[in-house]
Amino acid sequence: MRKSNKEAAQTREAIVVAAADQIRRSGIAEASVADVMAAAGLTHGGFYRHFRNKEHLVSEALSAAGTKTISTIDRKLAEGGVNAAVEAYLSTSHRDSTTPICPFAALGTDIARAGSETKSAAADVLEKLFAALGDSEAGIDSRDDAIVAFSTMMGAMILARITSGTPLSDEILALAKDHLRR
Amino acid sequence: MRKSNKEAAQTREAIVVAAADQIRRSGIAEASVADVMAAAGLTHGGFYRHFRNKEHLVSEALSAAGTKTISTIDRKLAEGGVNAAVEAYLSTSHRDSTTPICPFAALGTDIARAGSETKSAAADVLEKLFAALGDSEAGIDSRDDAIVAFSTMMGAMILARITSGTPLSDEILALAKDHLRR
DNA sequence: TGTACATCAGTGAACGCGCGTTCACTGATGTAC
DNA sequence: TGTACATCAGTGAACGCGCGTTCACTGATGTAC
Repeated sequence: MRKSNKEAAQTREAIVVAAADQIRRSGIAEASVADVMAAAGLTHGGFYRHFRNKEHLVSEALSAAGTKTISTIDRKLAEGGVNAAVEAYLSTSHRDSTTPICPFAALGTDIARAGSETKSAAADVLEKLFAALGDSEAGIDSRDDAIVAFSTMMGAMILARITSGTPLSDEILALAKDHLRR
Repeated sequence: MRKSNKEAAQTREAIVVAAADQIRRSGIAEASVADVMAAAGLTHGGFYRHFRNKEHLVSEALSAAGTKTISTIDRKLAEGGVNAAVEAYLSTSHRDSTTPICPFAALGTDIARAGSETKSAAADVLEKLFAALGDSEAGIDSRDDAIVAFSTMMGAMILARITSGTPLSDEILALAKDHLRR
């Protein structure tokens, strides 16, 4: 039963969103094609009507998640400047959440080992993220400072997630926040 | 053909070393028990004479890799202070290497999703690493500063590995080095 | 606008493969006397 | 110290399972006239 072009486009979008959720929750290797398709309300067989292979989907899901993260950062910067963006990123709710999380804090080392398509998509997102965070109007003074600040934020969030449930975890977040506060 | 207790202990040690290499190279999920055993010169069947299950091995391999990383940091601190340790950690050779790499830069987000045994081993290593790096004699002034500095170092290394092969990668390393230099 | 046919989104069974783990077996090592 | 027996390190086949991917099939949608 063929679907209309519009419906097919919506299906494709739903698969990307489901994949962005699953990989951030479980990791790239652990998120199976069948699981993602089921989460999108489909069976796995139709997957290859939309994507060449799993990596094709992963790279699109990463771009989608990254774009959402950037727009969240943009919004926080506009609302409350650098401090608000840092507070939100290094919050315990960001640490304890499974899904609408920064894809680099969720998947950083997975991406570093992934295929070139995935790494290339991640590099594009990072360039945009650094530009957004380094926007001198509401953000950090320069792109250079933004790169270092994001390294600290992402690094601290990964360490906080590793130590989650111990006092050290909260300590890491608090120290990184203090360090980045203006 | 039973082996002597001494030989068995050496075998166990060899499995841990092989696992530490494989997981840092390929990731936790991607390093199979059979691959690790083959790398140690054994067949996979004997694995369970030494370890309860794969996670038991992973947590030991992580401790071993972490301990080695800490002793490297200690050596660099003694030789050339904080700058030498930072230079070594954020070097392109550390980024481009596959094996004797910091396990947190190689596996950070894998560990954050791993089982409690693995996370607990990682937390122990982190506490020791912060103590070593924050040693006020040769190291960073305080444990608190060491925690933030290590977040930046590890974060920058992960981002440099994601963008490896692009100009951005070298840029990230250089900026983080500048930021941390005394 | 209506018709005839080609396209293709989605289904569900099937594929080959590698995974973690188990097990019967071996024979050298460890141990109790 | 020597002997008899229990232990167990390591082997290699086998297990059930889930993976990414392929494929024949369906029928509604798209398109050429």
